[in-house]
This record gives sequence, structure tokens and C-alpha cells, in this order.
Amino acid sequence: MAAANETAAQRSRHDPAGYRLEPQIGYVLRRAHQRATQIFNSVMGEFKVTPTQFAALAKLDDVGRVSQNELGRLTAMDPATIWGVVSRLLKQGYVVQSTDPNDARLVMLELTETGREAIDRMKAVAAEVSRETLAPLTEEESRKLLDLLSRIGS
Amino acid sequence: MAAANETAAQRSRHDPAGYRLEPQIGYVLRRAHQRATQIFNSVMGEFKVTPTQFAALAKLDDVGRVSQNELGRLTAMDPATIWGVVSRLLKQGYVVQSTDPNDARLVMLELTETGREAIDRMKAVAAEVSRETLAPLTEEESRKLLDLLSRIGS
DNA sequence: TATTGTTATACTCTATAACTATA
DNA sequence: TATAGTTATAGAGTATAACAATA
Repeated sequence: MAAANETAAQRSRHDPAGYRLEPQIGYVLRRAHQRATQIFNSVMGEFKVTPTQFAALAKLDDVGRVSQNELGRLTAMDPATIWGVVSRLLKQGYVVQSTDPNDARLVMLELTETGREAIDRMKAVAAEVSRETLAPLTEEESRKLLDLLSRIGS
Repeated sequence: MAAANETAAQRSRHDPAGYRLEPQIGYVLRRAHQRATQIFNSVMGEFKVTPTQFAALAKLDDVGRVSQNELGRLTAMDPATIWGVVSRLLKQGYVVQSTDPNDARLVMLELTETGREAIDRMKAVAAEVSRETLAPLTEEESRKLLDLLSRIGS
């Protein structure tokens, strides 16, 4: 058993008592996020979109015409990330770009008719992703988890 | 206000009542994981390792000599992911490969002396990452969150 | 001048699939 | 056949830098 006066270096090898990976919040978050992504892919597979692409489409459907960086802020993606996501949505024909007459820096985005049809069909089944991800928990536990997560999320 | 007989397509545009992104578990998980990663990088920045590289080093420190895919299973990474992580750890000189005399398919991994020194120093501050990530919560809430997350994580 | 938006590049992580080698 | 490892491809996320436009 661990003596009180052994050093960290002595204790760490083959004795994880000093630091265990499994109960760390970052590790558990990565695993939970992994499983949520897997469920998203299995439920939404037919639509050929990723979770972030779906988030961008859903938000664009809610707010209508919006600039690229503003869409990123609304979906928790930095400018570089939203740029990559939007360029793939453009390639799929779900989104079109235009300019803002009042501010030449802005790239304004809107859903195409194809994009509107697609996000309608996606939203109809998207709730199933959350339901399946939270299946191991009771409803009250699920609410508690969402509350705690939103309090540690940026 | 929303009439009971309007269709999903009519309701979805500019009226997010039918499906909101923000309270979905996958979205909240992504944001929480984002913040945990940012805190990891700010606390562990001096060591020039990523969260998954740290996980692999910490586990390797605990279990000693182990095959590459087994290390992946122990740290929740699939073969392609652990392959990329290990190849970067090899480049940094933290890990060495060897063969298994009983099974020529296996690539066995071990920490180098440099790797052992590095992971010792990392473990000494790694707890600060979890502390800071969970700072918005009480201790009891933190325990509850870890419990709920581990139950929905693969 | 300082800030904002966009684009570009580089690196890492994740997942799937195809492939080789071994058991 | 089943498993282990490797490789290719694609998307996502992050960081950084460069540049244009705006305040």
C-alpha cells in the first residue's frame, strides 16, 4: 500500500493512485461526446450531414439570412471552423452566399430551397438522437445533466 | 402564435418552437467538451501535448508495456486514432516501439525515460484542469455530473 | 488606429473502409 | 475466420496569420 512519504515519481508507475484518467471530467466528456456523435450518425446517416453541419442548417432555418461569422457565434464555432462547415454546405447546395450592401466585409448566408427541404426532414427525426443518447437516464436525470453541462459549457 | 393544425414545414421557418438546437444533449456536450479542451490547453500548454496524447501517456505510465490497439481500447480511441496519436508521441521521443515474440502482428509500446519524466510533470498539474473545468459547480454537482456522463458515455 | 470578417494554412482528432499480415 | 495493424480519405476543431473593410 502507498506510504505517505513516497514521491510522486515512485507512486505513479504501475500504481495509478496518484492520478486516474477515467474519472477526469475531460476524459468523460470526450467519451460521452463520442457516443452522442455515433448515435447522431446512426440516426441521421441517410442525410449525409455531420452534427456541426446540422447545427448550422438548423440555426440558419431559424434565423434566416445571417453573416457567416454570426452563424458561427450562434452555433459555437470559431471563424475558421464555421468557414469549413459552410464551404461543405455550399458544395452540397444547401446554402447560398450573397453580399451585404451596407458592409462589404460580410458574407451573408441563406438556405436554398433544397436546404429548406433537407432541414425540414432532418428536424423531423433529430429529436430521436437526443432521446437515444439520454436513454440510460431518467427524465429528471436528463434535465439535471443538461443543466450541469450548460453551466460548464462556454 | 402557433396554430395546432399548421404543418412542420410552415412552423419551422423563423419559429424555432418545433426544434431548438440549444437544449439538445449533443450540442451541449460539444460546447462543454470545447471548454474542457481550452482549459486543458491553457493549463498544460507548456508540455505541448493534446488531451488524447496526455491520455495515452498517462495510461502507458499506469500499465507499462502494452500493444498499440490495446492502448487505444484503454483510452477510448479506435485503431486509426490511436495510430495517429502514437506516431506523434514517437516523433516527440516519449514512446518506443518493440515487437512481441509471441505475436508478430503486435506493436508493443513503452514510455521512454523522457516520456516518464514528462508524464510525471504533467500529472502533477493535470488535476488543475479538472478543477478549473468544474469550477462553476459545487463538489456534489461535480460528482453527479461525472456519474451521469459516465452512464451515457460508451 | 483598432476592430471585425473572411480566407488560408497547418496540425490534430475522429470515423470508416480497404488492405495486409498473422493467429 | 478473426484479430491486429496500417493506410487513405473526409470532416471537424483549433490556432495562427494575412488581408480587406469598417468604425
